[in-house]
Amino acid sequence: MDKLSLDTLGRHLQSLRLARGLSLSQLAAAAGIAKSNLSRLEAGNGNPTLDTIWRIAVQLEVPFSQLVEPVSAPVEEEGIQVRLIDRGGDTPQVDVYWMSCAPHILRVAETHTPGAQESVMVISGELEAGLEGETRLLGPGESHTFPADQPHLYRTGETWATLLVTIVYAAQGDVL
Amino acid sequence: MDKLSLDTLGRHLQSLRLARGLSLSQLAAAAGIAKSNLSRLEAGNGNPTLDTIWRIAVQLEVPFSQLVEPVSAPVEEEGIQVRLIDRGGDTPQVDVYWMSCAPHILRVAETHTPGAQESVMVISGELEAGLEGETRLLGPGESHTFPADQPHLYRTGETWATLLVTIVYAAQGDVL
DNA sequence: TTTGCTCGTTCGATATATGGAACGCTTTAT
DNA sequence: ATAAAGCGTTCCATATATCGAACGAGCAAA
Repeated sequence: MDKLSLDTLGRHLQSLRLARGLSLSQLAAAAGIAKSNLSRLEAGNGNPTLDTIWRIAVQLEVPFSQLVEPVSAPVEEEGIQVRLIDRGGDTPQVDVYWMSCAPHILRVAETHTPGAQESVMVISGELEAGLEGETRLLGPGESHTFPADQPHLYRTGETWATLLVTIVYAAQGDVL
Repeated sequence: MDKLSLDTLGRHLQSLRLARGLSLSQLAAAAGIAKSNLSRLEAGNGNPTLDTIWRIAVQLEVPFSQLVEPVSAPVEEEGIQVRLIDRGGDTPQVDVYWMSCAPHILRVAETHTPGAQESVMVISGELEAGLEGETRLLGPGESHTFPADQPHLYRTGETWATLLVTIVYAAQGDVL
């Protein structure tokens, strides 16, 4: 296995542990593993068992993929990057976009077909979005829905923001 | 570690392998592990090393959270296809999946981390989703949000359904 | 200072995950 | 029919992940 992955595992472990103010001994005890084991893992040596990873992940309260998979760094682009995820059929048509915004951008969206609704779900970072004058500040996991046929905007602050944008073209029913 | 998790790992492994038309021997050889090892893992016994899991995940071409975490498990029923769209960082972590369901499938999802919230946005088709006994019938552009740490289900009717599933792992803020 | 506590690391012993060679079974070819 | 090749499983030897104990360092209270 890639040695790099073990390194990242170690660094993730340590940073997550420190972020929670836990000592190595405390975490090891809480997880029910030997601290010698945890020590080696944080050092980047070792090749933990699923059982071990599981116990640690439970204690750190993270889905365990977070321990081993590299943090997705925002692509080095300027401005805004948009990707069409999927597009539904008719009645009503639904478009889903994945979107990544650099810090300090302001985007005033064009108006769409009358009756269209737009939903924004923030995946990571922070984003201000909504109708002009009625925007909301959204963090990860938060969402906002507004009419897409009126001028609306996206604005980022100090950080990158990744989000999903869903556009429903025929106004209908409840939307998120 | 939870024996249940090892079972699910085994079932995931086998279903993913079969879905790709690989024999156990082939996969083991391709991944560079002994087939005795893989055999034991699929049987639900054993406690694989991170190295082993990694090698298998690479060969199956799945982000390896798919092997162990419940949401993206097209296990028992075929006819469900799941793709990880994006994954946010910490505080809170947000996972976004694209999902396609065949007609007449019923999927009872396992529980995630306590406090997790799950949002379903239907892109096309129709889908019944929500907590057991509190499901809602959703059409294109409609969405539903419910706690993900309780048993919940997806059910399709006569048609295919395409949807987005967003999981927010740390309960926090409005998810309406 | 000394004592006592906790920290993270390192060491040897043990438990066990892995690899490799059998095995019996089924399928395909001769 | 027999042979040959592939399948998945089960055994044992070995590599190694884990454990528990001992260690030195840092810190606070006596």
